[in-house]
Amino acid sequence: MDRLPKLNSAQREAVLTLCGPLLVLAGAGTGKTRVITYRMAELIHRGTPPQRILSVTFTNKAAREMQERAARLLGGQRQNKPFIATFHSLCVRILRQEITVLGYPPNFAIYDRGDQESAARKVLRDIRIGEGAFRPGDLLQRISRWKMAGIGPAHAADFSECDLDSLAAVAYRRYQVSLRAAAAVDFDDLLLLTLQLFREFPQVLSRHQRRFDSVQIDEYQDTNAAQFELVEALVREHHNLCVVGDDDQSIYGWRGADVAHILNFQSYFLGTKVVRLEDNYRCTDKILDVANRLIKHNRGRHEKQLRAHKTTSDGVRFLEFPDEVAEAENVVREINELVRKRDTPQGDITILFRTNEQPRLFETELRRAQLNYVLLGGQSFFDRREIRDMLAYLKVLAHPSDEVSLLRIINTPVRGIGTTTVQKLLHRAVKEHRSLWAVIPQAISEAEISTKSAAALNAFRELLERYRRAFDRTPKKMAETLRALIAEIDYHAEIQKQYKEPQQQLLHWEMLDELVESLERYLERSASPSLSDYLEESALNGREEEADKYDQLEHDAVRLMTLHSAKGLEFHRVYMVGLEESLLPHQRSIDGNEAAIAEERRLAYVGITRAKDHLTLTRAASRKKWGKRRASLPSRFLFEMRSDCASDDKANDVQPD
DNA sequence: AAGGAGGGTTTTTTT
DNA sequence: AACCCTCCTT
Repeated sequence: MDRLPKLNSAQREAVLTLCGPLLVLAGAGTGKTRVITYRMAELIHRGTPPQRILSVTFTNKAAREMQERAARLLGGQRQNKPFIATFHSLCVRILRQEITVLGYPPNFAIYDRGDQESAARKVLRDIRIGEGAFRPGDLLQRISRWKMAGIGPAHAADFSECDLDSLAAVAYRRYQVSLRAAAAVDFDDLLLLTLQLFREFPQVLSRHQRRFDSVQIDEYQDTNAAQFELVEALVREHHNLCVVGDDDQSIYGWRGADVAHILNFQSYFLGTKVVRLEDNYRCTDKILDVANRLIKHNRGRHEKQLRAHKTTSDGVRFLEFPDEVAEAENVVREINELVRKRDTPQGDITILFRTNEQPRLFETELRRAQLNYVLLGGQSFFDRREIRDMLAYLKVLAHPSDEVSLLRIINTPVRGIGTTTVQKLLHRAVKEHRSLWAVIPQAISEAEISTKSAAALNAFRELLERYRRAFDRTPKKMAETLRALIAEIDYHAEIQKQYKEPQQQLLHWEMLDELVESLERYLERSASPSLSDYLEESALNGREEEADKYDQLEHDAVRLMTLHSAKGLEFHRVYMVGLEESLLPHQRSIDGNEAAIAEERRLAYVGITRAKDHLTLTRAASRKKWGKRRASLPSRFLFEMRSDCASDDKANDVQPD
């Protein structure tokens, strides 16, 4: 019996190369996920215990999908499943087990982006860097770049190239100190601290090296230095490493991803076998033509010959509208006709865009046309003020030392604990080297604080302790407890105060309901639920709460998402909107170097190759930004993908102003 | 301590 | 246009 019925010869070769380093250069739509799942099945078939196989994916969603595929292929209920995880969830697992040697408690909190920003703000205030020199975002970006390069706070100064870098290096150290004091870890720390463990504690490393016989990495083109070092450490003893990726789809350079890792894989791992997947089963020939013509304008790539297996007479369309409103109106009008008159399922249609500011108009139009839609990514559910507030309550309950969250809620809703009181508490906390939370009782008893404030503080402390006990004692009833907490602090009134329009109030009130529902869903799927486990999950999953929503709609909804979040997905009908200079390529990249433009080009390439059957590219001749209307030029990529590419070199020199 | 007015800034992309 | 911070008044 043929165990690999659905595979072509290249895929087969990749699946059957089970020992030593393997590089699979897989173009868009060539079935790389299938290769990885079949490979796991083959490994198991040849006797590798499933739990000794590690597959790393880029997103939690991809991990879940792969788990499902693997389960299907391996015949449903297996006791030991292969370990399929993202880098971040893999690192969390390792850290929970090992982190005490680094001086953190095993139940460390994980700071999400909002928390990071608050922490960065505080550090900047403490350092009192000149006004305007740094914004929290700038600082975090620098810190993140160091962390992704595997550089710890102690060495950052050595890698500083300008005065701002040196300042950032100082801030980095303080930032790390404050995280540690809060027993918290940020997203990048998950990788960096694991790396530190592996570097400094050989016995820890070898413990984890012995766990896996075979390691596979998906989307390898988006690996950063820290991730590379982690992988290299894990497979050092056996080099049974299979990486799958496409250098033309590397779109995370700004996050430290380095295409060099996939380009130099063969020289790093000697004896690497290379397999190319060049049969594209996803896109029509017309779509693939456009994509190929565009990407040819990039230099220094693994040249590939993607072969289309689907032909059509339906060409790629290029549309132009006077402004962004007309763009949205027309695209949605067309979608409406497709859905109502030609029975196109709404779930077949996807609108892709570069920035998160773009979808608003499309949302308005879709609502007006009474079409279902799901906005994936964008302003995340978890970024909304009311959600952040309530999550901060949960975080303080789960991790009392979490200062960022405590500061957020100590006077929200207002309860008479003003800035003066908070300042006194902070001062004492610093002086006594203790956490803000721990310092409250003494501050009250030593009469440092006015009677009125002291009473408010006491009530606040009593409230939290009471709920902490409730969450601890009956974890199964966490959703009800949360509901009670929301009622007791009267967050309803807070929303009424915050938003004037009754409709807005309703909307935000519903958001809170959704939070409770998300907690309920967690309770359903978790065997031994706990508050901190829920918080960890929502930090790691982040925006994917929205994906859940999409599943609930049973796929019958138009999807809106950024080009970045479309990576790895495919859709029947794609509208790629806003193909204009300063949007795609984005202004920030135009101001940057050639490499930045090349990455934008790859981003456009990713967008185009998401489309299976129909692709429409649109642009607006003018666009409003910050309240001002400005003319916008067609994206240079439009010219590139439509040119016949007679002279590649010339095309590379084109620099429209 | 709270709330409101006014002013300045902001939007790249995300695990 | 949305958000945040700061300052001012109560």
